[in-house]
Amino acid sequence: MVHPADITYAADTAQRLRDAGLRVTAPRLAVLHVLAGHPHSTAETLARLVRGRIGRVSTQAVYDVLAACAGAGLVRRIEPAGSPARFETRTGDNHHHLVCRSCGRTTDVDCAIGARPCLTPSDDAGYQLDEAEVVFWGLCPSCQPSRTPHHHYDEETRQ
Amino acid sequence: MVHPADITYAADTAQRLRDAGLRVTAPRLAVLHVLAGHPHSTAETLARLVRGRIGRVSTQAVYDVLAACAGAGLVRRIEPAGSPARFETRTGDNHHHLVCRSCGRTTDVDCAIGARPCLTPSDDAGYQLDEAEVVFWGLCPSCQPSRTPHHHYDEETRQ
DNA sequence: CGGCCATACTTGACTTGTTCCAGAAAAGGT
DNA sequence: ACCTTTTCTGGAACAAGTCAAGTATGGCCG
Repeated sequence: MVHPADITYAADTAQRLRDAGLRVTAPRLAVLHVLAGHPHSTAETLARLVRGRIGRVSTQAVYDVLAACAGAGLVRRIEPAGSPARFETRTGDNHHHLVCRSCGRTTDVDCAIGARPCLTPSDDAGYQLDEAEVVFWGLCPSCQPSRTPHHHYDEETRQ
Repeated sequence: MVHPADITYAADTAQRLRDAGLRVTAPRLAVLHVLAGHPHSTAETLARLVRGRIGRVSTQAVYDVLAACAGAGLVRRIEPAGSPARFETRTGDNHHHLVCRSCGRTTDVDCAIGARPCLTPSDDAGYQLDEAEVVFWGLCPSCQPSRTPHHHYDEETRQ
């Protein structure tokens, strides 16, 4: 059941881990792999998916992997209010998120103004800023009352 | 120890509670009062401050009060990543926050562009949006390495 | 190729922040 | 004053995440 593309992907991922100064281990490869296919997943969901791939992995290991990769800039951690932390592999492009108040579905959206312009509030109050996090709250197509759903929504990946 | 201004404030607060269709109770008045003086406080901090004012109040009551007032639009709940929920009485003006990565200090900042313009992402993906939440992450003046602190920072109120 | 050591993973207990529940108390309309 | 509805109390429960101690593993070095 190993697709050739998976091998390429794995080699690529391994290299990115090494470049980041991290050891290449089965849990790390697996977490990064499933995360690429299921962005905005929670640690718990990732743990379950990873176990489906490589068998027994402790929840703690998943947290450790995510923390290590987040520290190295390989994954980004987002924490929308009212939801456990979610993770994604898309980093460094300062993109933002649409979050559904009703079902929690999370969708990427490119930065409205372009390249890191959001980094300029009206008054920085002396803060040394490094990131602007933007979350647009609302109702996703499937959760709007008087509208028929247009997109399929996967409860698992919340996409 | 009751200052005349407090009575005025209390009467005003009571009226705002009634206008919102909520009953006027001592815990509610007290929570709203201390919250006005300590924005960005956590539920736990508020509970302690409220007890200092009116004596024994259960933690649960504080959560209930905050939930009721948040539902009525009297308080706003913010939940920065890595921190317990924080509350503020400034609502309805779509302002944003500067949050210090090091100490968690939170500072209000007016919406950069004006009146609710942030509500327009580059692509809304079919979402029906009602709020844009913006958090600027960085280091507050006191936490910047090669700088002397300019503002006093109260760990309690995080202001 | 084989051993060594820093790093990563496992296990299990523990914290923290928050919610649920059932019953007692109190607010406010009639 | 009374009654209904809402709120408050206290305690238990819960989910997400952290901590700590011991075991296993990756990758370098001889």
